[in-house]
Amino acid sequence: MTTERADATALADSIRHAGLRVTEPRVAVLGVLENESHIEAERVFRAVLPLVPGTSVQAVHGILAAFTQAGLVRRIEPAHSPALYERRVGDNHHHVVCTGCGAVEDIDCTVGHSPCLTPSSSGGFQIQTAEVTFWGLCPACQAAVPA
Amino acid sequence: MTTERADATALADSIRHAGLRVTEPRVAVLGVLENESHIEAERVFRAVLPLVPGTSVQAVHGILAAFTQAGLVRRIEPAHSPALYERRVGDNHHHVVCTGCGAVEDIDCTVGHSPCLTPSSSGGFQIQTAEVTFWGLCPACQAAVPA
DNA sequence: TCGTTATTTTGAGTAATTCAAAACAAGCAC
DNA sequence: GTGCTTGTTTTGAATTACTCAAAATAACGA
Repeated sequence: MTTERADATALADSIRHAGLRVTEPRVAVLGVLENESHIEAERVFRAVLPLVPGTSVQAVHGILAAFTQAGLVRRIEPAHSPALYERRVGDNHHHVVCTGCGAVEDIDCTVGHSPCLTPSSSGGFQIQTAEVTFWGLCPACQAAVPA
Repeated sequence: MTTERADATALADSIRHAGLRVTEPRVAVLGVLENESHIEAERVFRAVLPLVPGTSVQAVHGILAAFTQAGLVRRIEPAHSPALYERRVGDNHHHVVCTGCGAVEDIDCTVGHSPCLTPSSSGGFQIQTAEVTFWGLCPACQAAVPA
């Protein structure tokens, strides 16, 4: 089966097309991001290390920063949590964060057009984007803390 | 003029009514927060230090944490910035952050009811609150980077 | 005024990241 | 294929923004 090979090639292509050089750690990082919807740098590092021994945490931070800048991944920073990286990019989706366990899920916010993204008064700001974070309890935490 | 005195008394009352003991550093911190709409702990510390010599940064953090928990102030954590504290509390307002200089302004979000706060699919989460952060250019930065 | 308990100081430690210099390697030119 | 240039990564250190804990101190009800 050439599946793994093909995957690596596809990842490499994504990286190349973003205008970045293809390196082992970069392919590994992007691979990890494909498998985890929202993941922090530290966990990316721990997942990459066995795949590409010798990789440093700093490199992972650098790679994630490069990917973010190149638009390959998106970085979100929910309060009380280190930055999370996600592969889903290019659409304007939002997030729910569990106040119990910190779990994060994507939210396709607001049916139809986005009324919420037009503040009633922008205070003279020229608004570029809006970011919505919902806070609540995930199913598991709802079960754990009943009523 | 008893203005300053009266102010201090009012601040002390707010603190007491929140169920907290009134201390010099606490009154000073709350006073600083009354004058700055969005301010970070470090700047609170620098503003308080001359008013109450000997105050420690840790104390300021502790005070802000106590105030936040008591509902006297609200803590926000915009990406790429340390936590900011604001006195305006009890209403569900949102924020614009300048992508140029980091300036923050309040936004009274969404005219009428809040359609934006109802995600189309909540992924099973029991949603408690929604937080909207707008990103854009403040008037000053618009002028500095024309077109 | 006293005593209890909250608060602050003092001193140290941590998490998440950033910076910088040197070693290394991708990928284009030849 | 080989070499070169320039982008990446390693290595080692530093920084920012807090948090933790023990001892000293001070608020405020009794």
